[in-house]
Amino acid sequence: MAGTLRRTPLSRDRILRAAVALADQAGIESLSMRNLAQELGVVPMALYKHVANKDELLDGMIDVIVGEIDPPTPGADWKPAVRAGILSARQALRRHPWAPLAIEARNMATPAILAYLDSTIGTLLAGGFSVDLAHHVMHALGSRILGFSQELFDTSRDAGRTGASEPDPPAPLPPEVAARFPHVAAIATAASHDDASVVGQGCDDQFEFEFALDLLLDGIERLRQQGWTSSGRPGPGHQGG
Amino acid sequence: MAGTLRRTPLSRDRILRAAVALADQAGIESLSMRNLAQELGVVPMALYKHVANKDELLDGMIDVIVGEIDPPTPGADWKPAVRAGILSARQALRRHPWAPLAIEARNMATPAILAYLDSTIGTLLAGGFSVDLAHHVMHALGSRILGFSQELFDTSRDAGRTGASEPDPPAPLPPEVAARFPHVAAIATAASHDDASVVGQGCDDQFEFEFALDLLLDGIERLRQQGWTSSGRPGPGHQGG
DNA sequence: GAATCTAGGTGTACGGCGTACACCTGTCAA
DNA sequence: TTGACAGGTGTACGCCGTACACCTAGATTC
Repeated sequence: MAGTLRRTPLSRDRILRAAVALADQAGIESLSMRNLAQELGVVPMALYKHVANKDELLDGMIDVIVGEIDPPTPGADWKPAVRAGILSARQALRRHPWAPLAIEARNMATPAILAYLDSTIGTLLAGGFSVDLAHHVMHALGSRILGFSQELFDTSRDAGRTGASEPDPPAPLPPEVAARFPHVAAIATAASHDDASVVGQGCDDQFEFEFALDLLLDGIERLRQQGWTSSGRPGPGHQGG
Repeated sequence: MAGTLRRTPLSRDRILRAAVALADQAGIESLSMRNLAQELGVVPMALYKHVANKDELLDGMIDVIVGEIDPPTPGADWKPAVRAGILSARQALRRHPWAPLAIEARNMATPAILAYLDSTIGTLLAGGFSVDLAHHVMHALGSRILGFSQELFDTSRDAGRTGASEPDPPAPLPPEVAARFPHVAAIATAASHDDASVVGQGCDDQFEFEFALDLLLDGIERLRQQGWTSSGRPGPGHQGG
């Protein structure tokens, strides 16, 4: 029969790639097993021959993305190395706005994530960090180490929802809100006119990310130089007043 | 008719409280309009006379929790004031393990969140921060300002899943993982024996949270003292090598 | 070549979800 | 008495994830 054209057969890898693409362009909320199957020209249950269930699908998608990150090159100075790794992670994740939430929702140590963390820790240890300090540093960097700062109001989250990719205008905070929360208003309005390079947009995500990152890295470097130890440490102070 | 005992009537507030309680004890994933209605002895559609839809329900739940945070007391020294506010936020959120993800999933400026942010910003401005620096600081603190650090692996996320609240033992990282990721293993094992106060548990969440928080606050204080300005600033450096 | 195995795609069906919409009922104002 | 209206009800629709039985084509074995 001439009509039985066999499309390239399914495979776990093909499924994961299609899933990532679908989430990218249609939003994670419209990634269903059914939609994904249709995209692949296949019946929904066919997917289950390659992934155990939807959670495992999500884990796989995460690994695909994390695999795109190039880890810090060992041997170099720890600070620029870690910094570059984190910025690379950020760039990888920015292509997939749904990823941060997905990663957090399934707080799982997938192999790809572990590999990335391991190489980062390795860079720290090679840079003269004690195991203890390296541990705390990893916590301090938190999710930033994977390239997302988990802003409270993350505008990039909505991307891909509509398909169109206009960065949607500033939405300059309604006056009754400004009246009730004057300090918020002060910051919001200051940010929008101050900087020539950030016309229109509320603020420059990349700048804010690097600001916080460098704040941490600088503090960390200071602790390292001081030979930080957890007892009697001269590091971040616990004092109350 | 004696049989028509009228239970206390529904109200938006009663619904929100019941929803929070249900999410606390059964996990956010089993908070459905149907379950919630049953909990309240009412038919599912009854809820829609008080909340527009499930998203609005979630927003309301978030506001209930954020409302429990006591904001930094103005007038005091900015650093201990902000620190205390953030630790209070952390404590409030720790009672509701589902809250961080819910807050991030619906990146919305609810009134309660705005109020909290506003008072925090106010404290900064009163403490001598420029509007610009205050802005960057808020970004740098990120979600930490609401009391969660968004760890990559957040053990508290699972709480309430089973109903029992044993803190479930360390789960000491299977040997094949340890072999493949030696640096991760080094940190994981070091953390578990090193500190007498943290027996069994991998590491002390509270300590890590405060470590990162103080790292940031100390760096911020340094910038403030130097009279940080966005151009030609002596703050966190952008240098690559 | 025929029988058998098996990997992988199919079809049907179930229970759960959010919620639109029409409906009923008790309360209270006019 | 009437009528409006706030608020609880019942039914139904379309979506979801996925269990389970089935089919089918190619490989394996004799």
